[in-house]
Parts: sequence; C-alpha cells; structure tokens
Amino acid sequence: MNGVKVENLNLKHTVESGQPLTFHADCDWPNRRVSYNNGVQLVTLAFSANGKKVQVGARDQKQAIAEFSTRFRLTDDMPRIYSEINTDPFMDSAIANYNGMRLTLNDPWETTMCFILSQYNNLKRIRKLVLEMKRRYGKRSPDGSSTFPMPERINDLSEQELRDCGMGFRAKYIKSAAEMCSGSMDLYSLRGRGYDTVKSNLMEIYGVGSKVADCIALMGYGKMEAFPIDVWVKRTLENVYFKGKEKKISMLTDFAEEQWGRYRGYAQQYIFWNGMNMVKK
DNA sequence: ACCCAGGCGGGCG
DNA sequence: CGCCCGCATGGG
Repeated sequence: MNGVKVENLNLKHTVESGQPLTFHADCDWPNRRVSYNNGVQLVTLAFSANGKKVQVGARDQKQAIAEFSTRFRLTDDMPRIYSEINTDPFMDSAIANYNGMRLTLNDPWETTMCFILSQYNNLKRIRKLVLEMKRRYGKRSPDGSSTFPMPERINDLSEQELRDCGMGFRAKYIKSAAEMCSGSMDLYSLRGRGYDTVKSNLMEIYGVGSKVADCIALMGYGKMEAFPIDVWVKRTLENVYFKGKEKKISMLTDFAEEQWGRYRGYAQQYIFWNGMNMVKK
C-alpha cells in the first residue's frame, strides 16, 4: 500500500477549528487516525509518525484520495502562503502555534447551511445543531454515518420541524435558503466565478449577510480574498493591532487586505483560532 | 442568576 | 448610508 505524501498538514488543528462544522471527522489523534464521511463513503486517514505520509483507507480509494486532496487543499504552496501572511509577531506566533492548520474546501450548500446556523451562536452548539440535522434528515450511509440533507429535503420540512432541531430564529433563514437553493439559485454554478460575484450572489439568500457570505466564499469556494470578521476576529484584531480600541468592520476589512494581502483568508483562520484559544484555553 | 455566542434583517434618523 | 434593536437556545 503506497501512502499519500503530505507537507505542512496538521489534521487535528484543521479538523477542530470549525471550518465548517458540517464537516465532522472523528479524530483519534494519539493514534494519528482520522475518519470521516466524504459525502460518498467513509474514509480513514492514518498518519505516519512524522506526519508526512497518510494511508487512505476507503472502499473506493481513488475517489477518497482525490476528495482528501481537494478538501484539505494539499496542493496549496504553504511555505509561500506562510511567507506572505507572516507580516507581524502575532501572526508569526499563530502560525507557530497551529502550524499545518489548513483551510478546507467544502460543499457550497453544506457550508451555507453551517454558517447560517453559526450566527449569534457558538461552536459547540453549531456542531450539535448540524449533527441533529444530519441525524434526523440526512442520508444514512452503509457505514452508519450520515451526510447533510440536500436543499430539496430541507425544503420539504416545516419551519416548526426545523425549530425542533434546536436552531431557534435561524429556522426561517434555513427554510428560505433551502427553497431558493432548490430552485432559482444554483450554488454549484458559482464555482469558478470571482469573489465579488460569489459573495453578492450568496447575499441574495435571506439570512446570509456579509460575514456569512465571506465564510461561504472562503470555505465553500476557496476565495482567499474573503476575510470574514466575527466577534473573535474583531476583538483579536482590535486588541493586537489597535491597542484595544474599537474599530469598524469596514476599516478592519481594509486593514486585513493591506496587512495580509491575497492570502488574507488563510490569515483569518489563524487569527480566529489563535485568538479564540488565547481566551478560552 | 447572568452573560455570551463564527450576525442577521428590520426600522429608524 | 449608519446605528440600534430583538432574536432562540444552551453552555460557562
């Protein structure tokens, strides 16, 4: 069995950092094993001791390797990305702390659902909500895991049935997004379009504002110009770069572009995860 | 008990 | 445009 060679990939940080939370991987890190349902089948990744080789176990190994490579952006030139975003001491330590954390590239619909559910919410609860959606309405695989329900399935549900999953006021957004994405809007046709087009199209969905659209553009479409600013990123930027003084989102957006350039979406993930863990751990 | 969470739409000036 | 408000729910 020949493994896949990987560089600068830390699955633990990548999988734990909530991007997006529709992507669930069971992480047995002491044994360097990760398993997840890639939408088609169950995949098991087994890392070598030095973390540079991965055995990919799956029924259809060819499909699994291709999906693994796409989702974890294995062809990204990490040394170059790091060198371009490593412009200051905070980013330097964030990269050191979470070295090998990758952005992931995920299904646009799942990413949309996840980040609509994320608003005014916290990671633990989002994770729980998504699992509940999968458990109740997802398509079950032979291996026992479930995939996230497609827009047509969710569109068949009543708002009350969605609320019963625990999502509260977000139910009307989810319902509306499902209606739109099973009808007039084709999320998949947006692939290959530019960042501005992707974002403005996404914002036509009721319940998708600027921040959520940026998350979807980044983690569902791979648009690295997207720099989503949530409460954690905002606080961290203000504390680290502006002496704790409150700044407007628009100002911070401009700052990010100037500070971290074309790979600022990558920078954002390190700011988010490092910033949150500075407070929480 | 109280506060907050990967924000949003709506209403107001 | 900018600003402010309410919002369902559960974990710390």
